[in-house]
Amino acid sequence: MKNELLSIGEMAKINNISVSTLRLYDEIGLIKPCYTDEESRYRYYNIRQNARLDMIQYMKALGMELKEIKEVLESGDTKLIESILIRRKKQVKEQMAGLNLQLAAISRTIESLERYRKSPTIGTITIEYIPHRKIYSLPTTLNFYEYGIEVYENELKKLKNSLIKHNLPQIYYCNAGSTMKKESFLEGKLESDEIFVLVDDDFPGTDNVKRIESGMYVCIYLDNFDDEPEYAKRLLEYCEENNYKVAGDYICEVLTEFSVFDDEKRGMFLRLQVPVSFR
Amino acid sequence: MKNELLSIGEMAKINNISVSTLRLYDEIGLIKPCYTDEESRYRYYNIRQNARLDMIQYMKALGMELKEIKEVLESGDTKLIESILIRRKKQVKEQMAGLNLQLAAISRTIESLERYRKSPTIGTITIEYIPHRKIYSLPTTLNFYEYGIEVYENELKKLKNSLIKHNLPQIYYCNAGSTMKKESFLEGKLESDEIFVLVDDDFPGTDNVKRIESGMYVCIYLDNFDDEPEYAKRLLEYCEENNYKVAGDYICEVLTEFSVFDDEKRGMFLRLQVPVSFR
DNA sequence: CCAAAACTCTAAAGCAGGTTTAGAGTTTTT
DNA sequence: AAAAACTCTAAACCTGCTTTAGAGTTTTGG
Repeated sequence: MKNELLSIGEMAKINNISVSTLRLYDEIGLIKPCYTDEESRYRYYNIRQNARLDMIQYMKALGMELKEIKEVLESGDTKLIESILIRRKKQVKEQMAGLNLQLAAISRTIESLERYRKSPTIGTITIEYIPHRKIYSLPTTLNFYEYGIEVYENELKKLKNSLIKHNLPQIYYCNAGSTMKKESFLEGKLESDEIFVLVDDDFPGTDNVKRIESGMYVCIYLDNFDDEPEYAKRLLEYCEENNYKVAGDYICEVLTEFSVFDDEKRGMFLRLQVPVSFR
Repeated sequence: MKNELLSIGEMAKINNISVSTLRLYDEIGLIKPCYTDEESRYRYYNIRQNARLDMIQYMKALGMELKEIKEVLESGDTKLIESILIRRKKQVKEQMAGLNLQLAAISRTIESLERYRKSPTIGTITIEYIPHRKIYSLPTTLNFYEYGIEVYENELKKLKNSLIKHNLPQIYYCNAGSTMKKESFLEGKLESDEIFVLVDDDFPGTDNVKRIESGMYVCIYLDNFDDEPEYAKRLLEYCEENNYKVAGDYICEVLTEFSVFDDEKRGMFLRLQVPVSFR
């Protein structure tokens, strides 16, 4: 262990860093070799420089930017490190919160795709128990059944922008749906009432968040937005034929959406549903 | 709400995206305007294209890369989305684990800096209770007290590489320290025994992980690695003068390290300590 | 001592996922 | 018709590196 100089390769190896990274750090002035041969331009390091490199790597591991690290090393101000770290701490926490949401969304999406694969044939009518749900909703300003897809898209945009404006995670913008008043449904009129997205149970409560109660629902499955009127009619007929008493508002729920096949149409898998009561 | 075309600016606004991003997406073929004026090269979008853009933004929110999104949109294969999402899920979990470690390390560092500011003057001797600690340690192969800082740096590197080789988070590489056998200390000889880093209580247990018991320690503070021999001697003298019985191995602990002022020397704040027993 | 192998040099380009800018042309508004 | 607002392309910039090309330097082995 002599007091000898280390070539850039040796320095890189003992510090688990790449040669090019060391060259980069030299260039930006983070850590300069203690000696550079003027002729060959070869860089030579001293083993004592490890201290500084360790510090750099540690700060990097804390998530600091190279620029910040440089600043800290140049100023030698521990207050500065502290303020950067406090900021960084907040950042990391936010990032973790975001990742948690992302994870949940990924899981939901995977489930949704699985559900799609196992889904009943189009037109199937079922009677199922649906657990309670929480939705973020907005009343529709125009009846999109009357005006067509452009208006529907417009209402969707409003919903999305409302989420964004309230600083709510946009990641919920998926699994949208719409509701229609029980009365409209029973009269066979199609009048949109609200448009919504499903949110987690622990979604922060605001004015627009409400709960849809659990219960038995009569449902019909379809895969095309355009078919909704026809299938809603069938759903109503089925309820009437079987004497099911409609107990609440009608819901059109998007179970899976994959606008992947077509450039312009929403490829969907939908479940129309009405809660029913058994006397 | 006519069936009219949207300029790129309008499209951007209603989708909370920037104009340049839309141009980028056009360029890489993610979403192309439904009509481009051949003369002016102006891009025009249809509101129905929102469906695709929503899908893109949703996939992006799930953390998918643009390349992956493009692939999925082009293949129209839901299986592909699923496999990407499953991979991504694992990735996110790893990322969160990393962020958790990072957060802990940031907090430790902030504490350490705070401690530095409140630290007693150099040479102060204290008798304090120190809670139990967990360390990842390696026996030293050479007595660095004898050979000097180059050997110390070398032992440190070995410790670091051992952490890396065992695939353990490098972020612990901070707050290093060394131990010396009680016997060496009592004889006034400086013989390094082990070199270590402090780890969390829930650090995965391996061969190199051990626990240092809690207890009363006699401590002396200093700020320079070179002064250790002298201060260790003072510590020993103090114990003898006051009839404290040394009850275990000597520890040299780095409380704060900030190699920020000097290019080559480790700027440190150290606490030398020996456990003592009161008959 | 010389050739080959191993290493190092600089400069520039590439990655992701955009953003920014410059300079020119086009629509829309007044 | 002029002014304001918008849009176009092409290229540069951002971070934190990595990769490549092509040339030069040290070390190793025989």
